[in-house]
Amino acid sequence: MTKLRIDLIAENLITIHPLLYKSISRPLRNCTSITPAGMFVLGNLKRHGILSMSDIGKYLSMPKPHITVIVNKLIEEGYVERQNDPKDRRIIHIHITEKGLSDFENIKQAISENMKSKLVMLNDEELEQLSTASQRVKDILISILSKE
Amino acid sequence: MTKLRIDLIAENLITIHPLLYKSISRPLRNCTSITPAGMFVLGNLKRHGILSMSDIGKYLSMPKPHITVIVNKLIEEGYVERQNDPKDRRIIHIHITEKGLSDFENIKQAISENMKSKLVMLNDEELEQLSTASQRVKDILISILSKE
DNA sequence: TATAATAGTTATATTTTTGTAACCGTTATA
DNA sequence: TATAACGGTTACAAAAATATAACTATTATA
Repeated sequence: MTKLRIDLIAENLITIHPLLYKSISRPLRNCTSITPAGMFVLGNLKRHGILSMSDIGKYLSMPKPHITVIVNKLIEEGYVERQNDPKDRRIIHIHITEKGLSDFENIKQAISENMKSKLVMLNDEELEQLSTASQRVKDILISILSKE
Repeated sequence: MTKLRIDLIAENLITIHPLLYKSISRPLRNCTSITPAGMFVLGNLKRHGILSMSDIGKYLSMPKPHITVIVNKLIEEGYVERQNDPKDRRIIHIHITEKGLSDFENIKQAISENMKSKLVMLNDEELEQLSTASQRVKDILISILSKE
């Protein structure tokens, strides 16, 4: 019973994934130079605040050398900054800049606009349902697979 | 009011997207040689049946040359096959093979197993909620942004 | 029938993503 | 204090995704 439910959840998420990829990651290229991976980093910085390089690697499940590349590019463009930890000088804290925050919001807004053209097909009840259901999926997914 | 609701939906989906990427696309590499894009193609073939190259391009929002590359690789590995259209010989229909279907199911099962280790943290009520909510998100997203 | 439009492929180049090994500096520990 | 462990970077290689132009074959249309 529980197994069936878990399979259904996996099935649903596997179906949702390419639809989001198509309507979020893909349109990104047309409105910003930030790569999808860069957006993921900014999103985590916004949600969690300052993060070390290793933390970012855990949140994204990516090896550290890749994180260095992504963060370097974000720094080049002024979206994040490095901060040394005075207590443990091995650790480097990454924090999002004002520009990073505002550009991130603008890009989300652009994606939202893009999505609006599809969402207008829905009536008020469906909109309400999608709003509630996506909120629930988001909250639960964050709670179980956010870190590591 | 409606605008606020649409913004909330976009915000939720943008947050969900990297979580799915991390728990679906990334673990794929460890259990199969099929690329994420290949999985997207197989998923659409399973849902919609036989599709032309152009149809696949629309469902994935990818340019046709890229589709050729993806499909060629799927053919090499025996997951899909080409079929000529006798009525319009420009059109090539792609259909999924038995092997494609069964491997696709196995991979979904593997992802489901992988996810199970996270989902066990949820109690029955949360599991029920996630199941219902993800179903609703899936159905509505398919209805509005499946094609083109 | 000449021309335009469609479906798909080939070729090419660039960017992004992925992965691994080796390395440096710092901190912890035996 | 010598050694191991940790946090991060550099360097390198390879696969995947992206984009565009040019091309073939076929069908539609004027």
